[in-house]
Amino acid sequence: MARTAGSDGERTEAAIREAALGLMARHGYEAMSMRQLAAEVGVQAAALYRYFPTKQDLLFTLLNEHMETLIAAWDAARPRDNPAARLAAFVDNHIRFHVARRHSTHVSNMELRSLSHERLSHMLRLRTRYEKELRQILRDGAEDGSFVMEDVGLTAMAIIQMITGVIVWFRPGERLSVDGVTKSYLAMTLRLVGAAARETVNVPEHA
Amino acid sequence: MARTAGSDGERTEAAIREAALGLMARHGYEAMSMRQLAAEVGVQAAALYRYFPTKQDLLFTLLNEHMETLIAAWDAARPRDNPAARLAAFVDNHIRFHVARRHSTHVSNMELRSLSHERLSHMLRLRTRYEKELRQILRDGAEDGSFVMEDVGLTAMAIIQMITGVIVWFRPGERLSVDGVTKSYLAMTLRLVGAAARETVNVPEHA
DNA sequence: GAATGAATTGAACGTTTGTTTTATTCTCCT
DNA sequence: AGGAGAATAAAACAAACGTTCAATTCATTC
Repeated sequence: MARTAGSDGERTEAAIREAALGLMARHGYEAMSMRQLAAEVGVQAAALYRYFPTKQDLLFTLLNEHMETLIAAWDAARPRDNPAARLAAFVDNHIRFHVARRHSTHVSNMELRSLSHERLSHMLRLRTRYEKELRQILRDGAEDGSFVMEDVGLTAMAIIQMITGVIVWFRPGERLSVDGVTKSYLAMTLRLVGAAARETVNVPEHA
Repeated sequence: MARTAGSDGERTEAAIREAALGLMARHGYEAMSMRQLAAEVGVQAAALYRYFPTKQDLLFTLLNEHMETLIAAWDAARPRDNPAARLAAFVDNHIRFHVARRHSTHVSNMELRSLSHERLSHMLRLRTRYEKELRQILRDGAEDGSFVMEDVGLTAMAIIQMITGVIVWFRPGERLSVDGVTKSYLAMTLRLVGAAARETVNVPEHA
């Protein structure tokens, strides 16, 4: 046998991507075999190579797409406003984006090491570009006095680790809603940089 | 050939553990082959099976030891004090422990999924027991009014993600020292739960 | 110095791996 | 209706995998 009835390239490729994300998120890139992936898609292993020349190309495609989409989402959401509002927008965008893409987030956080050197550098460049956005917000806030912090780079890493970590434990539809979690993380982030305390505690001083 | 000159069981086992942690931290458990590990130790692959019956047993031994040691370290360091002091001790212990054990921390954070169901449950039980310590501190602080937070469980996860994330980017001996990083994270944690703000901002009110 | 047990080698086992090749069938366009 | 190209199957490849086994050498004790 060969081509099956109703087969379609676009649909197959989309199915491969989604199945790959699921399997990699669950078992890891190395633990996922091409045959296993093919079986999940409902296709023979050889068929995968019509869409992705190698297993690592498949991984790279998924990782790259995740990061490009994240940056694009932030570009679209980025407000021109004071540091506190921009920080709030950053946290909100970050959490909602990642919660909506648990699988690719998981893969992006765990499987970078399986890339070749060049591709790893490429991904790290994207990541750095994204992190720079947060650092700039923090720097602006530190300069105009709306934030309190010890070190901009360190604070940026702490915040990113904290808000990315949401997807490790959060399961939508359980005790907490996405909105509730986002709201709480936002409040924690603002307190973390000494912004919420200002508003909550100091406001009475102006009264 | 067979037994080599100067060979010693204890020394070999220790070398296997250390090499395995390094390789797993760098390339991942699945990507590390027993032959690669053996080569790193300077021994034939078959020799590994004198010390660990299977590859997964080796992984479990390392993960379990890491977690048991972490809990023991906290048991030894845990103070009887007010919530803020206990939280400070928790953060301090956590960061120093993990920075001193980058490799096993990395492996513990990434390779749980390669364990069998029973062993995974065992590790999760240990982790839960450890996390409960933090939750109790937070709960006490929330009750006596020294902390401000939206949700104890959520805050506990956020803090743990944040302070564990140190090892992702921190390299001792570069720009920042362990002491400096620990101090900064401590300050951020206290602000995060609204404890530092109290001291810094409200103290003047009592004057 | 012979005997005993601990430590290790070297070779082999059967699977599974990522990938390639070739042939076959479907779909679509004219 | 028929030809072209897209989509897949089936089988095969060498390499690498985790693991086992028997043989062999070192260290130690008597």
